[in-house]
Amino acid sequence: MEAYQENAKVFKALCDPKRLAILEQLRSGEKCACVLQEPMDLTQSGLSYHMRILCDSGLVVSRQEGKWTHYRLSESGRNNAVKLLLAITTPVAEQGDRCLSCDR
Amino acid sequence: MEAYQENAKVFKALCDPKRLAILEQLRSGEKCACVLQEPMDLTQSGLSYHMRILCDSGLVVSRQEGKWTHYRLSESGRNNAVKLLLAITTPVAEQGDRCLSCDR
DNA sequence: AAAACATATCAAAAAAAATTGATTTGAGGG
DNA sequence: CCCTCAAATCAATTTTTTTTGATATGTTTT
Repeated sequence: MEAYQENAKVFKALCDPKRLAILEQLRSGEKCACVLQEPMDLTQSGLSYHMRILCDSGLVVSRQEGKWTHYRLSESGRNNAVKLLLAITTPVAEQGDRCLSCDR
Repeated sequence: MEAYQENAKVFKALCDPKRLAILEQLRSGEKCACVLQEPMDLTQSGLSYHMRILCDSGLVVSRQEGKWTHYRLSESGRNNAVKLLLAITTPVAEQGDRCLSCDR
């Protein structure tokens, strides 16, 4: 179950509406925390909490510049997520449509 | 925020370790509920709860056969999820690397 | 029609995640 | 240095999700 827990991390990052809204903002380019927070219903500490989850997932990377932190989408993070999604949801091989094990 | 909520649904399905374990079982072909439950640390009602979330997400489809319910991975569900993941995490266009808005 | 069975649903409890406000850390600027 | 500012962390609270046990629904078997 530990591997699943680890895999779940990327998707956990994606299953909160506020984090999806943050990602949408990042699609148009790198943004610093203060800019991200502005249009959103989030406190400073709330944004920081979500940014950490996004960074931990690998989907977002941060860059420090003086006292500002800038965030942007990570291409490799995206590719890994897609790979993982496919790995998890793609059948292993062509099989009969029917459940054979349950012949009771 | 409503659209994000709706999008989050697919990813919510993927962010629980037990549901990932269920998906893994389904990769090797259609299974009925009783078969899925067996190797997992889940009560009957617990499995039913998770199967509903997986089905609602579109990643899994179910087929009724007498008193048994059979579940399998959905190809279109998978494709939609990948499309959504890419849509959410891909930059809109090529832009400068730097955050221009935050020039304070 | 009654009994047995598979699964779904419900309500309550437990566990996990998100929010909030306060405090800390660390980088500049006077 | 001291002060200010951006962001991170912490502890307490609130909200959401998951689990559990009991009950309901619908199907097959006798």
